[in-house]
Amino acid sequence: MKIDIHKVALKAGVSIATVSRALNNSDLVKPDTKAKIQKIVDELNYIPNPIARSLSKQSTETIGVVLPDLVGEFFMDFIHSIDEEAYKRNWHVLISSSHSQRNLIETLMELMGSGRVDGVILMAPQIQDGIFEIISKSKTPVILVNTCGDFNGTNQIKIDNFKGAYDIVEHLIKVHNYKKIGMINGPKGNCDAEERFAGYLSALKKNKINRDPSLIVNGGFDVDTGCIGFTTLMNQKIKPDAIFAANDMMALGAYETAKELGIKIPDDVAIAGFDDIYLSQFLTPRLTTVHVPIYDLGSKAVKYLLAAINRDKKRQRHFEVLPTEIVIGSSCGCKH
Amino acid sequence: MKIDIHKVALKAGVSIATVSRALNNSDLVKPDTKAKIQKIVDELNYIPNPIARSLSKQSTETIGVVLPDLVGEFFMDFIHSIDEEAYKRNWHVLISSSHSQRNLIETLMELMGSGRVDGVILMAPQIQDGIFEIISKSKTPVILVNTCGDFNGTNQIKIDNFKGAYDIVEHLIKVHNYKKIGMINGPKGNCDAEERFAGYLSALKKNKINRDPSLIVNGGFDVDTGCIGFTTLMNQKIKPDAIFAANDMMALGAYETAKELGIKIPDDVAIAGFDDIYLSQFLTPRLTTVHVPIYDLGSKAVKYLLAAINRDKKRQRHFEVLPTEIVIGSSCGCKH
DNA sequence: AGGAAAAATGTAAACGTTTACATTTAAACT
DNA sequence: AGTTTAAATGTAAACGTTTACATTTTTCCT
Repeated sequence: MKIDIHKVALKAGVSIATVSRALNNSDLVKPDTKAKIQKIVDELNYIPNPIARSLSKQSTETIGVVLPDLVGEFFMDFIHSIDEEAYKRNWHVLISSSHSQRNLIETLMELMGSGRVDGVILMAPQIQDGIFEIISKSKTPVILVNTCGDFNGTNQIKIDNFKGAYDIVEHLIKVHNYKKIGMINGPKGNCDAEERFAGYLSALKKNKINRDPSLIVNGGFDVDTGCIGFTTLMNQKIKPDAIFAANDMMALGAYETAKELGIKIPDDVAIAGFDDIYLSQFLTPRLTTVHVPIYDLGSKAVKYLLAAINRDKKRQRHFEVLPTEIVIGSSCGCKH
Repeated sequence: MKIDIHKVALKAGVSIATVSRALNNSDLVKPDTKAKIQKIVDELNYIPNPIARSLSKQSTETIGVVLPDLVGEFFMDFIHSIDEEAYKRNWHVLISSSHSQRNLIETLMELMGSGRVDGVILMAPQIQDGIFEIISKSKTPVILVNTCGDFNGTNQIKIDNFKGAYDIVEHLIKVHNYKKIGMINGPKGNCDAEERFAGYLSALKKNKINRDPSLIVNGGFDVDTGCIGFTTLMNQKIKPDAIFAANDMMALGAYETAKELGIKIPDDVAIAGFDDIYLSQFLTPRLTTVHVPIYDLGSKAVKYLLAAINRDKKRQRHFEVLPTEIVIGSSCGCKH
């Protein structure tokens, strides 16, 4: 038999209001009665129905997480950190990866309009036009993670793609004296990709190296396009002496292809990546890359989102860029 | 202004019951009115409140996923497949990784007792005493993923650890003629680990190789214990000619250590793993391992769970063991 | 046309809480 | 003791749906 608050009230000889108050730790209820009620609650093994509670309180204590269609350990860490942070506060996490671009908007709207969650963490490096409008119209607080640009008024948290790319390219230039630095770019329209590319260009400029269009190829952030990009670059008349891949997956593709073609890293060509995915430390030679504080990203996203949910009116906006840090391996030519 | 079913009803000139029925596609409502209502709904951008709906229908259309404290891409694929399968049916996914063993029970109970979800997928390779009791007492359907043993009456789905381990060890024996096959075991009490170990022993026995306790060391399914295990094994008077690591992470540890110690794989010692994690295909030499159909595991778990939720009474139990398959790399001594 | 049967709609009671407001009980004054 | 005030409890109305049951409207007979 399902037990509800009425049963508890009956057995405790009080009204349901008192039971409710006791369980919500209101100081309106006398310690004695509180104890008495608690005893009955334990006895009956009563758990208040969160759905009813949500309906009544108009809040679910749940945050929604919308992820892009990509998969990878990267996201697992992200989710894990979100979950952990939420758990500390007794909140719940509803996840939904969007299974396509079209779907992202739908997913988002459904989630925000519905009252199923009190706030949303939206990871969308490839933001679409409609999205910003949806967000700014909605009552539901949202925090944008790794989105390009500065959407006035919305909470955002992202990583410093520009600086990471700049630093690693400058490392290639200053420490190793490479002059012909190729780049395998990320997908068009992807914000992380664009910022990393900008960092690359800026480092070249600052160090008075002319940008050579033939040294820049497009990729899609996956292994395959890394292979293709690498092949393209190495088949040109002017071969690069170093290649910066916009993420580790593509760097991985470069490794694979290099192995096939008998090209030695870093002797024939140096390689650098971005993300510092778990795998990269196990490559031979260890990949030089840029570390991304993914764990921080998740836990801060939760903190800021909850803050936004609680503040409600006092709209104090959060905008933060988390620092990235280069990780020196041997793929750039450094020893050990 | 928040719009609810009453507003829609008012504007459409019908009662809320009719609106509700129209939206639930009941055939009790005349096509004309259905259309009229739909128009108003679109106009007002009305989204029925799922919380209220859940309360009324006593069902949330949400499944809970409880994961162990581990992280890794392995789980990301699992979650992704669950999410995808759920999404197809317009269901939602609430995840919570338990952050400790103690916590697993709490998490589970909270989730099951609360009505926040209609069913739970519990991934628990290291099942505790209390859990089975909780599950069998509860009304909420549960499907156990990768749990040891056969808990009578509960839905279970798992992978064929035994066969996978047996096959790969037999490969080492029959194809490569190794006689001294060491094993780096998984954590004590972990079901996957135990079954893999059993597969190892069985393969030895079947092929008339005596079990040598000095060739068996314990590990914890992580890289570090893989390193330690490998070192231990290779420092004995009788060195193994092949090592079966109970998962790829530990195999990875073995690779790392081998590199440090200048031991050549597979020439000095062959290595085999289990799981076929993404990373393993990029190791040099490519790791010989056992592929686990993680994607299937997730989507079938959802299917069976939903079936259980819908059937409700007609308790027809699901118990399935998904086949595993060995993946031949070069780490066992095979060419290419 | 008149009545029965079928189809469509409406009314109101769930679902299980929280909480504003009303009421009772206890404490603290004179 | 009799007021006034504060503390504790109770009553009932939300929260936004669904759905059993009651009622109205339409369709189909003869």
